Amino acid sequence: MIKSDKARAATISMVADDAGVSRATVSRAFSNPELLTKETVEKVRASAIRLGYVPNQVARALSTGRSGNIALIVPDIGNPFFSALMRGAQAQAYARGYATFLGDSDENEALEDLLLGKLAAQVDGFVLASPRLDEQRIRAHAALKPLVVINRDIADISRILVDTVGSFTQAVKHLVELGHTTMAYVGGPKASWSNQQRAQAVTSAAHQYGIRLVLIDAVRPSHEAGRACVGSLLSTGATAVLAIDDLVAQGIISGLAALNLSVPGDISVVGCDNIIATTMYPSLTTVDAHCAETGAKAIDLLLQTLSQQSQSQDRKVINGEFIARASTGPLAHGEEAFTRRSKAAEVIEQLANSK
Amino acid sequence: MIKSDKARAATISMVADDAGVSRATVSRAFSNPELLTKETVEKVRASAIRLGYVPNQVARALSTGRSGNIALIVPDIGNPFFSALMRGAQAQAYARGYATFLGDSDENEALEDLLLGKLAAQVDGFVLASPRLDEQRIRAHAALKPLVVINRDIADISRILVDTVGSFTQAVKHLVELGHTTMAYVGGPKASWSNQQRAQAVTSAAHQYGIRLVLIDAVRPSHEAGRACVGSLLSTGATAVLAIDDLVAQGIISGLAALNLSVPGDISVVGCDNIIATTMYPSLTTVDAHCAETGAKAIDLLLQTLSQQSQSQDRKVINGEFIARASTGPLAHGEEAFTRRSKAAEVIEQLANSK
DNA sequence: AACTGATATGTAATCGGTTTCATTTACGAT
DNA sequence: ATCGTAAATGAAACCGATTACATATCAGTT
Repeated sequence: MIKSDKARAATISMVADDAGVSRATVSRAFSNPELLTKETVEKVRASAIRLGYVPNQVARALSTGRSGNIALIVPDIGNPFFSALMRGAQAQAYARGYATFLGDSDENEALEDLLLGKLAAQVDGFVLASPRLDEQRIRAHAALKPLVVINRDIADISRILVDTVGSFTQAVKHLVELGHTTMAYVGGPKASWSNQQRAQAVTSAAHQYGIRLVLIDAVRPSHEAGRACVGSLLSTGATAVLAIDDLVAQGIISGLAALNLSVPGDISVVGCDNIIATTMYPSLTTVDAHCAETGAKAIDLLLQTLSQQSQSQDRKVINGEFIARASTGPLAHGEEAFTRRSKAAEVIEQLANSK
Repeated sequence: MIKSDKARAATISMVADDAGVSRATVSRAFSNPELLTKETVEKVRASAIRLGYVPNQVARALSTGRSGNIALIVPDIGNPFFSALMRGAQAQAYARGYATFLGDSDENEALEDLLLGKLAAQVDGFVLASPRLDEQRIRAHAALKPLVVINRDIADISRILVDTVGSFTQAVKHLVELGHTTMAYVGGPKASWSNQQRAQAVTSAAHQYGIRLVLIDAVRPSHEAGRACVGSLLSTGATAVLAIDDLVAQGIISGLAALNLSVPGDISVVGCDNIIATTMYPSLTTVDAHCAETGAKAIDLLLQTLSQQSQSQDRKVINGEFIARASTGPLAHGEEAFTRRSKAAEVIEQLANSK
């Protein structure tokens, strides 16, 4: 057995010797203190502190079959929606005594599958955020380890869903009331449940209000993707756009700014998640997805599943919340605005022709 | 010992019995097959497959002291600098066969210490990003487990530093050339090495160019903190401000916008990290800190330390890169600008008095 | 035929905890 | 005084691997 030249960490035996008790007593002082007298617990704790003893999770895991770890798998750490979610989840897991493995699937289905497999042995359960993986594979993993899915509605699997149907419907209504009659929805990954849900909500709301709607795809939900789709967006003639998330919305706004178009004067923009919305200028009309809360709730749900022997499956819904801010408004009229728009249209056309 | 209702996994003993060999032989068939005859390995492998045996990582870790895991500890997952760094680190760790624990210390020194202690047994090493912990404690942890520090210059500890001295000096020069003679530096956490380094760079550059400099503290590097310090910032009379990072810079810009002040017309702003800089309007003059690369390099350094028995300590420096964009420029003159500024000054004064 | 060294495998200790079961002690009831 | 019972603690088995050491086998030397 090769041991490094590092000083060895204090073990339960060292504490037992120091405190003059058996290893069993030390163990109980930490995991079942109510079995011991206050004095003994105190004595053991004091020795532990003196020696810098921390119970070894690996040994504990081997002995109990519980690792005290959970894994959190997200499609993109860099996306602030997921950072916020991770933050909420990690904090909650820590508060409940669990450590968190982090997996970034990079929006990649196969990588997601691999991560799930690799980590399975070391964790008590998984939280799988906005999985791109197909249902069958998710079911297979869920059969081996408790697993909670975020933003994917799979029967028989514990899941937590941020419902944005109502909020997106409300957003469309808001835009209609501002006088918009042609809108666009800029979507994200096909496999994203949230995307499907939002696209559908917008579509049926558009139908309901009798307005024209165009669907556009941004593939990956990012600032760049949002920026990149401004051309096709403008060519639709839409005066208002709903984006799958705040990042895409921000990209769209910056793409518009580059064409010297103003928000909301020339075009209104709605985002989703409320994660960078207040830091933007103009502040973004969006849907609050309660990201951190969602992360924390997912952990709660997972730990609840863990503590019960029976594997109940649960379906929790968190409702999004529409928040109107400064990025939506009535179309600006007047000569100045008109000039601005025709200039932008010209540029777009040139770009389209040069391809 | 409570076992879940999930199927129990096959163990080494079951395989040994099935194959008619000892447990040691089974172990060797997986970790040192060259010690056995081809026939034995074949026989054991066949039994393993028949029983669905996979070596238990936890037991292996306890026995060998190697877990195949590393931990990444950051002060704030929500800060995009750290998300970017995590993304780089996690990807690199995965590529080298390691799984990653994530710890968020929430800018809290004690929590950082706890996380380090709690995870120590489960990981082969740590990457500690921008630690707020005091040197002595960091040394104590490093004595137990290989540890690489990011952005903290501690002798005898492997570290990777993003050097921004040159870039901040260059930034000051850039501002001087634009005609600014009074500047402010808005700093972050006291314990942050990057903050100290940047403050010092700016201070000495200011000296060198003979301009007036005021230091302001934002405590936590966040959009809100940046926004909150706009009042004290303006009362200094500075016409250019360098922020500890992009978030604070963004907060400052949005605080200025709220006072109807324009960037760079009324005040120039420089950030650091280049993480949200291109998504902002105006695009932010900043220092590229090569975040993802820094994360990946930290992992490389850690794994290199792990593979060598001798614990060499290394000090790697990544140079920041000054990038001038649209948030810096000469002071706008003319009546309009003058009115704007005096109005803002009035508001500030009112706020100060009402306190 | 005895010896040597290499090769293949088994035995058992070990990693650092948890937990079952046994033992000791104290105390109130009979 | 004796018994029963509960509370506090210890002894030792156990979790599932790895590995130092011991042993057995076999080919090649002398």
